[in-house]
Amino acid sequence: MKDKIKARSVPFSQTRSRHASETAEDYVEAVMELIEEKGECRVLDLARYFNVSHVTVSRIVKRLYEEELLYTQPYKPVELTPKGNSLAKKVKERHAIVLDFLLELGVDKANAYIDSEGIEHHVGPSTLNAMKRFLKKR
Amino acid sequence: MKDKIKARSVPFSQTRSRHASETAEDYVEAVMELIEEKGECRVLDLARYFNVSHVTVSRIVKRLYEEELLYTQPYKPVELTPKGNSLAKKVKERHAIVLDFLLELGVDKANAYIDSEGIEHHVGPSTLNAMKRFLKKR
DNA sequence: TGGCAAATGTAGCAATGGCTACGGATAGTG
DNA sequence: CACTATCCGTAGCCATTGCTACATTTGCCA
Repeated sequence: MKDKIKARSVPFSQTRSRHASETAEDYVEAVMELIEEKGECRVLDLARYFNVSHVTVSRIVKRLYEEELLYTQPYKPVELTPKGNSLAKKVKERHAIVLDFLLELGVDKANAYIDSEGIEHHVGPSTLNAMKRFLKKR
Repeated sequence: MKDKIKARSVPFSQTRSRHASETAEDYVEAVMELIEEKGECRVLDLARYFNVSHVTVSRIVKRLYEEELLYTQPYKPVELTPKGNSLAKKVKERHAIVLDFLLELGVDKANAYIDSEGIEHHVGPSTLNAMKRFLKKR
């Protein structure tokens, strides 16, 4: 007979598409921040932001354009569509909460910044609420 | 003049290699768990565990074999090398701490399980220590 | 032992995200 | 207006992680 393998409750939901979503979140968040900081967001701004080549950015921007998260035209700045704007707001909020949470937990600034970048994508609504409750109690 | 773009403190450290490391961590952890649960770990066990095809597992196992994390022979079970064993222990410990932490924070079991899977890879030593301190205070 | 079912492996395709090299567009400046 | 520097796009390469389809190996049972 063969033992059933404890299948994951849910996770490991196709690594590739999960990563693609994370990229989308990172990009809309970056676009929003860059526009706030300097008025517009160019491909090269994103390349410097993420420390990748402009080619990589260009391809990803094209994909997110097709997903209607970003709007852009050749040689023009990158902008957020309404859909992208709403996602960006959500992501920025979540990111800020995770960062505050780590700081309040006692993590030093440098590490809190770094870890919050990675962690934010994996914080579901339930965990996010728990973090909010924790922050309120202080 | 042109504004300097606030380059990320460090993160976004080449997404591809980062993802490859996460995969390695997930796999050695899974191999250790499967061996504990049923005595041996086959390719198909991993495929069921991660909900992917056996082909995907087979290729990744080959890569991790080359990285000396796993040991295997054609049509034989997958085992951990000493290097893989030590990584697996580290990952399992970290995973357990993150899970306990989320539960203690008030996240329900189902979501704590799911989120801990994603979060664990992004918890640096500093954040891990903060979580340990939090757990001790309870 | 023969044969079949299950487990693995291999071939080959797609999507994503890295890269370099090269060429075209834009914009600022003399 | 023309030039040049910067910005951006395209071509084409690699690695990783998905997949289906097909081939091979193993192991068990009649």
